[in-house]
Amino acid sequence: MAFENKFIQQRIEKAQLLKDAGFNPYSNESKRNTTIEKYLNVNSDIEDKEDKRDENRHYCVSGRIKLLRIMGKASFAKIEDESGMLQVYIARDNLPEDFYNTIFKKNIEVGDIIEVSGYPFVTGKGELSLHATELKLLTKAIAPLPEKFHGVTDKEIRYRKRYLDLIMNAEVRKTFKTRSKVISLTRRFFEDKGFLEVETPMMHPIAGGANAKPFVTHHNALGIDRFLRIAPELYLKRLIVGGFEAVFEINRNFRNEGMDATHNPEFTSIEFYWAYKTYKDLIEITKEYFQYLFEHLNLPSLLPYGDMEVNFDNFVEIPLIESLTTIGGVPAEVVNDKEKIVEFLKSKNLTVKPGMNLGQLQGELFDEYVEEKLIDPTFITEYPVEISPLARRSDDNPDITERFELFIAGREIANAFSELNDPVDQYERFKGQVDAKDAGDDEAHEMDEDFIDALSYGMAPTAGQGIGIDRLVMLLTNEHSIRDVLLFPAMKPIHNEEKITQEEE
RNA sequence: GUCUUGUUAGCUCAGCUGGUAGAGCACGUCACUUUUAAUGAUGUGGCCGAUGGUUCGAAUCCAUCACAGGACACCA
Repeated sequence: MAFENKFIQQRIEKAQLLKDAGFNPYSNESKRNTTIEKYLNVNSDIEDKEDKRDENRHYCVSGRIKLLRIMGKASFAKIEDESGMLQVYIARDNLPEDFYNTIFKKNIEVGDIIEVSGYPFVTGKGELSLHATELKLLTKAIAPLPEKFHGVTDKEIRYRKRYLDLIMNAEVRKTFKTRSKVISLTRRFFEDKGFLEVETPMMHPIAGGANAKPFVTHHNALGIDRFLRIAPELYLKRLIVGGFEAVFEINRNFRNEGMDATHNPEFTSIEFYWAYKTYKDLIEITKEYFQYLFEHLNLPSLLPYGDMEVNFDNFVEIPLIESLTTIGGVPAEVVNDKEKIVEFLKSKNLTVKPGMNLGQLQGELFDEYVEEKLIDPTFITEYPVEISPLARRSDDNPDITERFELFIAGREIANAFSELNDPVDQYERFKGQVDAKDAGDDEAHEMDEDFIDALSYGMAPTAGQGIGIDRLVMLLTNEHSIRDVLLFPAMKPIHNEEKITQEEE
């Protein structure tokens, strides 16, 4: 039953008392004429005045009451709007007869949203405040706020009731503002470079463009299943075929896989595709992109992340095979020999799936021995062709691709390559994926004949890249769980025992 | 998916090897016209996550379930 909590009952009664006294507890007649931040800025000169006040100035601010100190015939309240926090001084004798005692003291409390008019002054303790001459309730909060000092720290409550988390924790609001800025800066960066923002389908007939298990939904009108997209790649490349030369999309992908500190079933990425460029150009634009972000977010190039320090003046570039020996410490005679890698991994008590090819085994070695050691931004290049089904082969060595992944603070941030535009090679690689799928790899690609068809018309030489926005934001805000950079992270529904019993009866 | 830790008042947390609940904040009442987590006095508030079991007796021990955190696996 809703509203059964005794505190809520008590506050509903207060709202009723206000109505009875002729005060609308949910008034929408707001006269606010400034924000708290502006108020504090504009009136910062008050403390230099002789009597530390200016009764000729008049402002009206609104906000939620976060703290309330009632001291007999006068009170202090801290109210907060999106821009900041302001102390308000409310004295009985400055308000209409009886309003202070019967309305304010009895029926207005922490959590309520009020509007206060008055003039600026500085208190004896030196805090610029607002001296109230008028006070009005805008919204009665019938649920009490969490404890004023500790706030709400329970992660389950914070994620399920993000609004409460946002009310109580200013640093959480800051993180999400930074997230918003990152997305907006990203958009501006690519637009300024002449990229065209596009939207491609979220529901795909074939889930392609990545190795992942898709969510399935059903389209009744057509009587067919649809897959929520796992990546926009194949559609964006169709647009390059169509003649757009630089496109990007910032949007959600969906993967039906496990959840943990770095994985949410829906996550945001930017993918961009750039005709007549190669992965080498992508390395350059990536460096430029980070520089742009750091400049506009005012971040230090020596960025702290947990107990690490990431040096963004030190971008490193190293081929994957080389990284296995120089960074991973894997013996040189092992890294290019399938049997020796299997032997090596087994000797380290690591499980090796049967039937893995050389490229996959090298990928295993990389994940096991190199990835977590890549703290400063590192472009790992020259990926084996077996684990890069959509990337162009190197002209010098058909076993490797013109690809890189960017790692920062031990985590993959971006994946990029010169795109495979040979339709026959792409067809063969899809077939290889289909064989892998038939052999039990349920994350292997499916054959996408329509995409082959598109490539058949000719896709200009193109380079494309994907950047995980959530992980990027984690890095830039020093957050260590993806849930802390998602406003509403995926949560299991709360099991309602009562409801279930009723349904069973 | 596996392992592990947790779940006690609206919130933050105590509660020892079993004897049916405590604090602070919040809330109610009273006092207080410059406070800073205001203060002082006083009071209300709980099916101890759910269901079973062991026991004379369970917040406490055991089992199952639910949800969450962390780690691992898979992946981005």
